Amino acid sequence: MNYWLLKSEPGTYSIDHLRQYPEQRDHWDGVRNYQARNFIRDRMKIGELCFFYHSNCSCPGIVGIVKIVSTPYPDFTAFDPDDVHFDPKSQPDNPRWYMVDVHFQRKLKRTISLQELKQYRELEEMPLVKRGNRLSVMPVATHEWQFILSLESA
DNA sequence: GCCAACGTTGGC
DNA sequence: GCCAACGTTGGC
Repeated sequence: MNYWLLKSEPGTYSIDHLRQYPEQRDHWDGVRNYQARNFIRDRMKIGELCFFYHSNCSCPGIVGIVKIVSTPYPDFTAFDPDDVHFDPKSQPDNPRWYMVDVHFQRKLKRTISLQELKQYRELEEMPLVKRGNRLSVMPVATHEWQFILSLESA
């Protein structure tokens, strides 16, 4: 059982956007990085939990939890010339990019900011807190997951 | 809005 | 296969 962290820019797609979808469920499209793609395509499983992280905003940090509710499948937005995530190199018979469906679980009682996450030695191995990190999908170790949840009520 | 850090592209 | 140029990410 893996845990994950998913980044999204709240100006484009926040956790409240997901929450407003029918059944509070949506596909996680637009990942266009190979390392992130490999995590999705090769390792994500139905039922696994992910932190929802807001990036590139006034207070970057973890804001909630979502659950993976589909197996990985080709990201169809790559096939659509009118989509911002269109990639002509991805073809339906040989897809380059993958996604999963996620289901809103809950928001955290408070945003656990990047600034705070950087303070703890328990989390210093997370790619998220390392300098220059740009990975938008990353695994979270079980002890990191539990530690971060323990901060929620602190 | 700035800009450092990073991943990708493509000429050679 | 190298690496400079380029575009993007994302904190600040």
